[in-house]
Amino acid sequence: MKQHDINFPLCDRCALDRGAIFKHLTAEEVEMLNFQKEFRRLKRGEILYNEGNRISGFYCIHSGIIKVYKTGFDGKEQIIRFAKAGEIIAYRSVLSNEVACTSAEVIEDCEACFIPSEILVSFIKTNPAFALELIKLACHELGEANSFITDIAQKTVRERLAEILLFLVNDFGLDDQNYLKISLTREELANIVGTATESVIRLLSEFKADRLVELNGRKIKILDKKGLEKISNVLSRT
Amino acid sequence: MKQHDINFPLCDRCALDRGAIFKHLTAEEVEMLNFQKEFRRLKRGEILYNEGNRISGFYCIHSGIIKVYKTGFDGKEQIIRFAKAGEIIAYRSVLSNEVACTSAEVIEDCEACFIPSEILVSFIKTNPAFALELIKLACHELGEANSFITDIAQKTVRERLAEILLFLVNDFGLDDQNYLKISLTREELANIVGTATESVIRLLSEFKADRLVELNGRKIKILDKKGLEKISNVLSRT
DNA sequence: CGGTACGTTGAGTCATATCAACCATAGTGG
DNA sequence: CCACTATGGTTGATATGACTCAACGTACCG
Repeated sequence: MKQHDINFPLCDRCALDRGAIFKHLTAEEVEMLNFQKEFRRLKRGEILYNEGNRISGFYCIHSGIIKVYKTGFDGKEQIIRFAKAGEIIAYRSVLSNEVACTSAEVIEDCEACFIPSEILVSFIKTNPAFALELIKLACHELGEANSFITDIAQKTVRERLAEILLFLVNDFGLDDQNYLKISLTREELANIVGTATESVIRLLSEFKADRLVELNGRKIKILDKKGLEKISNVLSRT
Repeated sequence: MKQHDINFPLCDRCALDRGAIFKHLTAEEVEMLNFQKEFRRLKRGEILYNEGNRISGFYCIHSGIIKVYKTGFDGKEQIIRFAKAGEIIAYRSVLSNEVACTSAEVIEDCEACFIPSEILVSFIKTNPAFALELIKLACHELGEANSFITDIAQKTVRERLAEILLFLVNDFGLDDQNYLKISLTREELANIVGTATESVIRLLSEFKADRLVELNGRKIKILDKKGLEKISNVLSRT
């Protein structure tokens, strides 16, 4: 319906550029995707869906960043993952046929395509290569979740913070001045690491004192990746 | 090759009895499974596979219990999940085409069938309903992992222990005297909860003092499920 | 009967959470 | 234009949950 909008992204370009899960779709299927999807622009702070929602489709991110999180008992959020260009969110609920177990919020202005669930399911049924790709995706994420569980259960907050910084470097990269490209509030950092905001602040200052990072408001400059790696592992047991 | 063994379980019975992921296979496919699988009996303590292994197939559990765990830096194990009759393990690595991110050890004598990866992949390619079922499985587990992450990150050890006890009740059930059917060492309990063995011991005694459980060596009798539920949630913040 | 694995308890320590106060910034509305 | 408010960041003081270390008990096993 929205496919005659101002320059909205075409799925075939997306699929080719990004090597995403859609890479195994036939030209015909991509065309179908193009036709049925709905393109959306979303601003920081907008909610894509909320925990408990029954979801009628999933999102493929074209640009921007989404945070996917769960809300714990006392309302504290736990960030589960981020999604950026080329990634899809909400597919879990769609495929497991359960209500959403997370919420998703835009943290960097975002362009995304909403794709109705039926398409996903129909592709799985007609295109085994695509199905396999989806399974791989889910299984890969499952592996990452397992690692995360082990880390949170066993590592100290200090170790985890260092690890998360490295993860963010890896996932979002650094600009030409070695600043982390993704910008998060201290609270958000705390909600990934699974700790209190104050603890993140204190540890970041320590990292700064140790010349591992430099801090300019929300921007974090990575000075010593090796040092952070050392902290994030066992080796840190000073 | 082993299909002429002493009464090894036939897949068609398994699939029907348990309503497991194989329920959508055709009779022909089940026959193929029967023919290609390898039946194994395993004793407590035996290892099915180790973290880092490249795996050539997965296991379908016919009886007994397996613990699936990751080993953290200092060698401490983190139990990720259990697998019991009707469940499959190691499918994650097979499907994501990555090395095993966990190890698996028998904790209750076990009968299991080893099924070569190619079969799994070929079924996915030829049987979309099966593929969908697998995706559902992975996505469901992913949802559980997300909850677990949030719990470990936000709840106290006390809350988590209560929660795990309830989880075990739910997953393995109670005998006629309200004893948990699964029997774990204190260390194993600690390795699920993500804490030290001593902490589990202390908290269990507290639970006992509070008349929530009764302890007879490794056997745990559940006296007050409601009470445990209360502790495991927010509400516990006395 | 010594050995090994598991369970228990106590004491001391430390990392991290909590609580509280304060500052900086930016947006809002009158 | 300025007071007002909200949001995020920072720091300090204090409390405490949970870990570590160590000793000891118990039970089963060869």
